[in-house]
Amino acid sequence: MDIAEEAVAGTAAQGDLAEVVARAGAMAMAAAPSHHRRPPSPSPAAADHSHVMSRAAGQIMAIPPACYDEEQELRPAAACGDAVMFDVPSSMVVDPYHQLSSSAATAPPHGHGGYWLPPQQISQQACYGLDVAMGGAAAADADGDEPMMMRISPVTPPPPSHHQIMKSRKNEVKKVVCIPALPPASSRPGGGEVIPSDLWAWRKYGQKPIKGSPYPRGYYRCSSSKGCMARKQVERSRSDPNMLVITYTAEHNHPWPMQRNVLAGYSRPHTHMSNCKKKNSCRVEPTSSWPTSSSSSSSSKNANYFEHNVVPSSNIECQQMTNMMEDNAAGYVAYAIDTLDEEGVAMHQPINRNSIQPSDEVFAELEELEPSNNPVNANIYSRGVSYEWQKF
DNA sequence: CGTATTTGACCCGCGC
DNA sequence: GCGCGGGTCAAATACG
Repeated sequence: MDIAEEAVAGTAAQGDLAEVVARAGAMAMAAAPSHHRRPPSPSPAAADHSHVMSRAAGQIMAIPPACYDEEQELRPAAACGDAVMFDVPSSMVVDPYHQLSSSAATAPPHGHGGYWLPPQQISQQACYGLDVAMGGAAAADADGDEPMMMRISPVTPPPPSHHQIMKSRKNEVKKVVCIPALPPASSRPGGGEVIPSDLWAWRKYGQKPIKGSPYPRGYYRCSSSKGCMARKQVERSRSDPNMLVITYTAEHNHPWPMQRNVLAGYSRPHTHMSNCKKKNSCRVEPTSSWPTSSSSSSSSKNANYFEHNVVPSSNIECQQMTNMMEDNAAGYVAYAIDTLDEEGVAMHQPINRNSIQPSDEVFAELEELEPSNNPVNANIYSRGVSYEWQKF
């Protein structure tokens, strides 16, 4: 049985795990301070930067172990399995390829709700998008006295028409997630980009080579709902190909899909042979595929691949991540929180732990996610990984 | 037949 | 005004 088949074979069991994780994440969200949740009514689409910075509600975020500044030894860089998420006004150029000067210190706006993340806790090698975004924030809101923090803000809803979307794009707030990618797919049959499922159903509608990057950028839209304007862009970090930079734009206007096949993300299998049957599928195409990929369409398969934790042992970091995810649903913590936050918004109702009736199993998962209920400086633990939240 | 992916073409914003 | 680059569209194609 090859890897792909192995991944498919494990779908049912792992799918259940993912669901448990998702629910655990939802409760983690619910148990988090209300500042973590988006307001019931999303703000208008044309949110300029100052608007973003003044919004009261923050967005949840987790610090990936691998994104810690190792020099500060906040924690040993043991895994790369979690994500960093934040919102970025698109007026700030989200450029994962150019590292922003980390000296651009900023401070959170005083008197505003939300949570800030000390930037030094985020890898400046793997999460360039974050850096750039923070740089934009710094330029707009720096006082130079306090450590730079990242503001997590709600994503604004999209305007109704495409033309308006194009017009207001520069004012949209984007949410950027840095997640670890699996190693290049060259060693896997039908190799391709590894885009982990985030519980939403995404449909790829475009791919473009990006200037200055050897990796193309994939464009995805939500396929769960016709009217949903949620978008995401997926690309590899040039400096750290092990990291995927996913930029979310606009919000889902519907609850997140709970069907198993949707939870698994793209499920359409693509084998190398099937790709070869397609037009141009076997040609060398350096600009339209990841450097080691035969087809970006394999992202669907690799979403399953990711979920089922089939990782070459040669990549220690991702192997550790995989082990974490395999052993414990908490390994998904940042990822689940991300998507569940989306769900919370889509539902337009606050997620309250008291209002959810999870199984004991899920609560058990949650206990690992959330040993502390400190609302001001909450830590989320995942197998010894501490995710620190700072309120501003 | 319905849905997903691929990919060239097109549109738009922005900088010069 | 023009060119460049990013984002999206839509036809062709693949697959279940």
